[in-house]
Amino acid sequence: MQDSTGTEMAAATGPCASIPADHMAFIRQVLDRVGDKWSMLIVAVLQDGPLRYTDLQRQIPGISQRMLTHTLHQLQGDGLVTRTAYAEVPPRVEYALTPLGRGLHEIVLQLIGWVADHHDEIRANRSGTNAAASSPRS
Amino acid sequence: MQDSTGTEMAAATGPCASIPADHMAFIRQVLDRVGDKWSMLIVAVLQDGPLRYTDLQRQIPGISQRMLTHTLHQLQGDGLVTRTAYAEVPPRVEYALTPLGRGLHEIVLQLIGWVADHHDEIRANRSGTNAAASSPRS
DNA sequence: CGGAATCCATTCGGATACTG
DNA sequence: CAGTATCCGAATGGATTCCG
Repeated sequence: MQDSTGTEMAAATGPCASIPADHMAFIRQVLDRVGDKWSMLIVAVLQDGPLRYTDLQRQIPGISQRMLTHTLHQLQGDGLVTRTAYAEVPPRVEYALTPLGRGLHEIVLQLIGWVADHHDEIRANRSGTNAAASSPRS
Repeated sequence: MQDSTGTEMAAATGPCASIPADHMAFIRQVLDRVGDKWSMLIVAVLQDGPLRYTDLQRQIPGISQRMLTHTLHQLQGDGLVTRTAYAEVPPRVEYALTPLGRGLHEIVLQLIGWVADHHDEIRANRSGTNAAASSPRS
């Protein structure tokens, strides 16, 4: 998918066409929801099917109940995951991706793929002091 | 190791591959960088070529100088954008995507595409009280 | 087991003012 | 123009405790 082969980016046909300011606002809203510390991780972990609350905790090391519950509620409110409670004892609750959530999941998958593909490259950049700035002229 | 009390994981015959915990940590790190309020937006806006500081401010309504500078520094540190200063008067500084940053940009593009494609669907979910939980039985 | 509630530290992020 | 610096409120997010 990523054909970063060659810079075929045209030289800005217009001064500032870029993104329709109409979408910009909504992109920000979605990013605000999904771009937090845990949402994408939960979506990613949910890929193989429904998971119970405690399973989610196990699969995502470092998350607290507060954040797990909170993020789950948000995702549920956005229609990305469903919550199904079984009136048993002991109680069992399962979370699963909605079709909409599965759509987002694909994006997340690609992000993960990209990270896995370039993680050493990024790490290299962080370590080495990048003295870039290619020959600026006055 | 606190194992699940009694509940045997027999059902996990294979589907629970999920994510290699090896990658999980790094995914979180990248998500922490890139998944903030502005990074992706900057990467998105930079798609058509280099932009100057004030142009970025104009293209991204609502961002403050503090956050623009801060995020730019982060992206630069991660090797996703380059900063080129021209010793002119008045001073001119241009920011552009690196090849690595362009790779991320493709992911962002897909996210934006997905948002544009489903934004009314998401909005509908937020408005309507989703009384989900499809008839759970014990 | 699956949460809700409270407490608290850290961070995010905007407004403003000042500099080269 | 392109930042830097400081102040401060708001939000994030972890630890702990308690409840159905």
